[in-house]
Amino acid sequence: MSVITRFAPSPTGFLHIGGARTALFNWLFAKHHGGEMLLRIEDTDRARSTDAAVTAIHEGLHWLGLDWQGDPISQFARADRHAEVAQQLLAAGNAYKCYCTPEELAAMRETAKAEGRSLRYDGRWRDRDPAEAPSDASPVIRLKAPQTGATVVNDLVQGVVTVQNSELDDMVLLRADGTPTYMLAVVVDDHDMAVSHIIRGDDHLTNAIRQRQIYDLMDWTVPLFAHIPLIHGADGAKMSKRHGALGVEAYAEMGILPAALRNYLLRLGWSHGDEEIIDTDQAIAWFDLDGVGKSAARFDIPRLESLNSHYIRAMDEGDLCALLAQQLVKTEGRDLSQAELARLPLAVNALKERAKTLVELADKAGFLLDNRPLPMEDKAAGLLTGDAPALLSRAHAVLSAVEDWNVETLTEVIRGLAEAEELKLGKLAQPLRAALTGRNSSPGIFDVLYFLGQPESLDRIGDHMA
RNA sequence: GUCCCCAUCGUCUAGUGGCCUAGGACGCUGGCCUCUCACGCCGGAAACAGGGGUUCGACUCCCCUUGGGGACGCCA
Repeated sequence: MSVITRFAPSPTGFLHIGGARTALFNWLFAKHHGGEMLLRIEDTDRARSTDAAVTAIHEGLHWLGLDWQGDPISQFARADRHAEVAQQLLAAGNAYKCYCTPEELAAMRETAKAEGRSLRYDGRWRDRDPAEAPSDASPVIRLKAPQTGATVVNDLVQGVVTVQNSELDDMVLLRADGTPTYMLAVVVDDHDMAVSHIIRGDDHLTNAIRQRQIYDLMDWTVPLFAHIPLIHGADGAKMSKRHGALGVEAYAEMGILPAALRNYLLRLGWSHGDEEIIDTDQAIAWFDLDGVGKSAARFDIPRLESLNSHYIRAMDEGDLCALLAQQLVKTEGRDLSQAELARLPLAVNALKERAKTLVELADKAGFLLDNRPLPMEDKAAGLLTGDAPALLSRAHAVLSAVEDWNVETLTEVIRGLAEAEELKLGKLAQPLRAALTGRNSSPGIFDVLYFLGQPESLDRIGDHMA
């Protein structure tokens, strides 16, 4: 059997982190089995669906590096087909018309709640004579679900889940206005799209039971279900758009790399022994449903950042430079000069050891920009007091004499000066660092001199000489 | 409230009856390295929710309790 999975978000907002993981699992599973992932937009709720959200979902998936087969399918566009299936069910006696008003239904729930029963429809139109139908109201169509026995789903993650049919009511298939409900639409679409594996959040687990009833009554092959545990927020509650979930673009904004987010999301709820760093090719090779855990996971930013710093360090130098330049342009709000751009490749390797995110990387690269007089952090200013200015004058003198501006020479010269002054290197390096970067921490001081070049270095030192 | 699902360090997890005096990772923390900050290296604290069974033997199987989550819409 060929593997076909689908990612089916509703376009009511950005691609949030939970959806991103669901998409990733679907994508990985399909790739692993040589199958394909389809994209279906569940836009049957016309009031809440927006084109902007559809675009955001596409962009989110692209950013994450996930693709899908063919054109995205609009669920709304298939409404006629859904209605057709409902009519088929009706004709076969497996569905019926229900004329209950919303008020009636609400009252039903109230009494059910008061009596401590589950909140379901009592099936009052199930066997009622159609002749009793009010002429002025249009009915909804409900599934004539089995009332005895039990419905079972053998979930690939959660195992066998059984619910007594007496616990389930006759769900609405077609609304009074003739549009399909989600329950009907998913089943029809998944069937028509030949989806073999439905991988989704386990908030759908109980839905799967009800959906199975439709498959059975239509005599359709039931796809395999895999309900993956939800991602919870730091407080342990379900993450949703209304509750703490951020869109993937928020992580892009924080300077998270797609590769890092993929790795992080993968390890949230899935494992392969003690493996932690798993790149995408490896993930495709290893991913399967038996590695998926059953319990919910909490979202943990420090962990994501740790992975991110790994991927930043592992990244191709040129690519990282491009990202750094891009980030700097964003934070500075201006284009970079040729001189500034030229310093980036020199410094990027030293900088990336110190950054957990692209934002941090750009921040730590700030001293490479031409912005004299340098903004001075308090701690750096403290390093420029006392005899520091005098020391900087002597450093300026020896550095002016340097003819071959490279790390090796600079090391010799600066160490030589420290020795001549009978100072520990730190006593000289710290004032230099402050003058050169405006900060009390930076890459190695010989590197910093080298990155900046002779003229700029001398100018910066000059700004703080006695 | 009813139904369904879940339960190992703070967090993500390994563990599928003896290999567990429970392993790894993030975070926290002591130290080394050192021109600062990182990186790196060495070390530390930190968990099987509780109670019953089953078994020669339970983190692993069963039951109950507790805790957490989810679903109960003419939303998806």
